Amino acid sequence: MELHGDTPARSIVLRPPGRPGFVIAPKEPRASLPAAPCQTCSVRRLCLPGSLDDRSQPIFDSLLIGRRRLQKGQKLYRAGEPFLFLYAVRLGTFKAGLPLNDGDEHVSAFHFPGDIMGFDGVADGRHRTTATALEAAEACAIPYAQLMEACAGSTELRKRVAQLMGTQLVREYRTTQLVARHLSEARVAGFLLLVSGWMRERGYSPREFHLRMSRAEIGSYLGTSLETVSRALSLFARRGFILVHSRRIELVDEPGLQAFEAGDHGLGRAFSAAPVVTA
Amino acid sequence: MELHGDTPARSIVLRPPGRPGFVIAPKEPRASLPAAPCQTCSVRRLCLPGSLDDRSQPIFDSLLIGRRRLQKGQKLYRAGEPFLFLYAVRLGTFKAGLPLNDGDEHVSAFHFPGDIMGFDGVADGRHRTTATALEAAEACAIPYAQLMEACAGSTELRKRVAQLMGTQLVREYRTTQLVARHLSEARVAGFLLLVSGWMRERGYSPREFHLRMSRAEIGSYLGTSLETVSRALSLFARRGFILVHSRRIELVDEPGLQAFEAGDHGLGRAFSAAPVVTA
DNA sequence: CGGATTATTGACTTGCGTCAACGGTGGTGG
DNA sequence: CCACCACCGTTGACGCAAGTCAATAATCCG
Repeated sequence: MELHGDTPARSIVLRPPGRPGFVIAPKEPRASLPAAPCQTCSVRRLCLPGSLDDRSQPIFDSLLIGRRRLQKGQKLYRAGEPFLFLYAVRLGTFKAGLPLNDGDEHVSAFHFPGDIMGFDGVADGRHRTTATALEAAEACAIPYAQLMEACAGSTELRKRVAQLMGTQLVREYRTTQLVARHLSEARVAGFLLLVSGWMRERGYSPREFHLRMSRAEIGSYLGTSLETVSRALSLFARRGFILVHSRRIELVDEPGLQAFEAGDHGLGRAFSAAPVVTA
Repeated sequence: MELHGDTPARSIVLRPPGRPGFVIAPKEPRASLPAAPCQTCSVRRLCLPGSLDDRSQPIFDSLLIGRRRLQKGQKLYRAGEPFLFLYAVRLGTFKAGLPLNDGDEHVSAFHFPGDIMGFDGVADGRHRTTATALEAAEACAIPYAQLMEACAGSTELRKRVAQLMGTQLVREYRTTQLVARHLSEARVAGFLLLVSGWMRERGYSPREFHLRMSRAEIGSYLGTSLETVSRALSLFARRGFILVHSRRIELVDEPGLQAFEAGDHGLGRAFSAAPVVTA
């Protein structure tokens, strides 16, 4: 499950092994930022600034203390570390993993540009998940304490922060609902539709996209084995609902997938055009 | 799945069918409250007031606009309704259900005294879940807009609200992790331990408790059938890990359950005292 | 181009969902 | 207060879905 760890540490690490160039937690600042860093950001709409007005935006700008650039496999923070920063994903994809007793991790969420990561630390001041980059990525660090301070002065900002946490919570509800589905095909179909929606929200094609995560990570997220994920994808492809080229996915018949998600096996639906053999 | 609905409505209801005595959403006030209603509340610690100081508590007190008393099966709010209030559970148990396409619902959370319900509406101003009382219950209504206003003036309050949302989020992560476990016995064992923890937090006995929810509701929550839940409970009882009398549960061998949660089938563990026959 | 990682597919086995019947519990009304 | 009834929980039988093990194939690295 641990793929490209930048350190061999597996279990909960309260303080990451000291590697001077790569200190992770307490003092975050790295590359300094332009005066109004969000202005030119392509995912501004989705990110924390969202619809902040001209009064609130500068308040927020002053909080951004740096960006972090990560290679595939590097970690933004680890479960157990003190929670000091929220991170706005600027580029790339992340997974959030909840540690399991046996040293493995359960992938509990994926994060895309515009997402805010780190809310899992708000509860008690320690991160509960480990955030790992699935590809080259970039994230903006937002010091949480200062953000909360700034919330005193801006109704807009206050609303926005609450809204983002609420969104995370609802997303998680939906995830659980997906994982709770009985048939694994329904889970995989739902996952594809979920990813498609995330792509749409970000202005990418919802029909054709590149999965940044491995089958094993999808399986962990969905509560199935990686083989089952693979089989489900093959099945959908055979039925003509999708095209699969390794991690590149094209949705050909979205309603067909929706039928699968509903547990209909894609059979007997008016909109499922494929020949359909139960085999 | 719908057990004791107070109205026959099943799918998303934007405005509950008009029943003068039972209007649910927009104007909530009911029984008027004493001047400092939280002061004598037995679950104050866990609830929103938590550790609010003498300056912030009155601010919060002034927000509480009423309590609602519910019978078993009645609903606090429904998915799709406008989100105007958070609710603090004062008494009783609730389930939060996410509607499924087919009219059924997926139980996404259980709520106990001290819990704040309704955060699912923060994202976009509409409730995403339906909150149903599992027994006679009582909840305090907190107008969300006013709460957010009040947050401008109190750092304490701001922190507390964020903390509570964060706690909900982490809880949901844990739920998903539980549901994602492969073996259903691990899920049921984990559920019992979860409930035990909730009981402990509230000062009830963590060893002996009464499940307020049906096997079907547990099954929905865990993503298994009600029969499987029942079978798992019977198995644990046969192994001597628990005593089951319908909904009354006694944990006899907690480590044994933990082994099950870890997927060890309770076998070969030093602390599992039972005879253990694989049958 | 070569080695390592990741994905696919098959065969086997088991977990568990479904259907069905029975038994217990709790609530209601006579 | 007891009897009835509806609901809920338990248990068994059966068949399918999917987890596991294993071998091959494709892809991504350097």
